[in-house]
Amino acid sequence: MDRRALSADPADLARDLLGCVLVRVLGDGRTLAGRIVETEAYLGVADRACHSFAGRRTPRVEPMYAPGGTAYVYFTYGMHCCMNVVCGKPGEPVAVLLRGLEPLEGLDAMHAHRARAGRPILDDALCRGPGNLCKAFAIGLDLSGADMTRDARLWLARGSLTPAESRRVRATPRVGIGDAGAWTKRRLRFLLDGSPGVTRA
DNA sequence: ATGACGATTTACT
DNA sequence: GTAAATCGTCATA
Repeated sequence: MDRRALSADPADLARDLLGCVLVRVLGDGRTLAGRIVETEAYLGVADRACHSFAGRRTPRVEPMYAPGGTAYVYFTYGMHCCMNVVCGKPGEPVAVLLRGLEPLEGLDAMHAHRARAGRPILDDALCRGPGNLCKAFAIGLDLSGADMTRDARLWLARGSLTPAESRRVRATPRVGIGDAGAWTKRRLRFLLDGSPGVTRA
């Protein structure tokens, strides 16, 4: 997807990214791909749940101020990374968090990335959840700030929902944000109801 | 330098 | 349902 498409308003883009494909090319040339089925929009300086709330501009969030199509990856809970697609007008620190994918290509590598002692992981669960998605795709802090309209390691491909799927799109409040006042209730999470890649309660 | 806190996940009672 | 894991980041000093 190009700069123009990725410069849309976050709530619009969060909805429109459903059905699009996240593509990752590993260092060894292997390709991973997944279809986006769950997203959240973060609306910038006015949004209490957003990292750039009140104009906050630290080294971590700096990529949010970059042009649409920039990746913003952050580390949290001492063990997980989450990735966003920066969007909006130039300099506007808004973004869309990727929360769930349906694995399409490179399942072997995803399994290898997610592997841990104990139980096997179902294909459907490989990229379910923002932390799991990043783990499966080997997306770390090194990719924060990457320009996904140019970078050979990570980009977005256009995709669509079938008419039947479009009818299954839902909007709900965002997950995991603390008390963000009125922003807590805003329906800025978008998901394809029924998809195995969507997080459950 | 220090302390509190996560846009989470998993395991266990 | 509850709790633990685990550390980069940032505000405070």
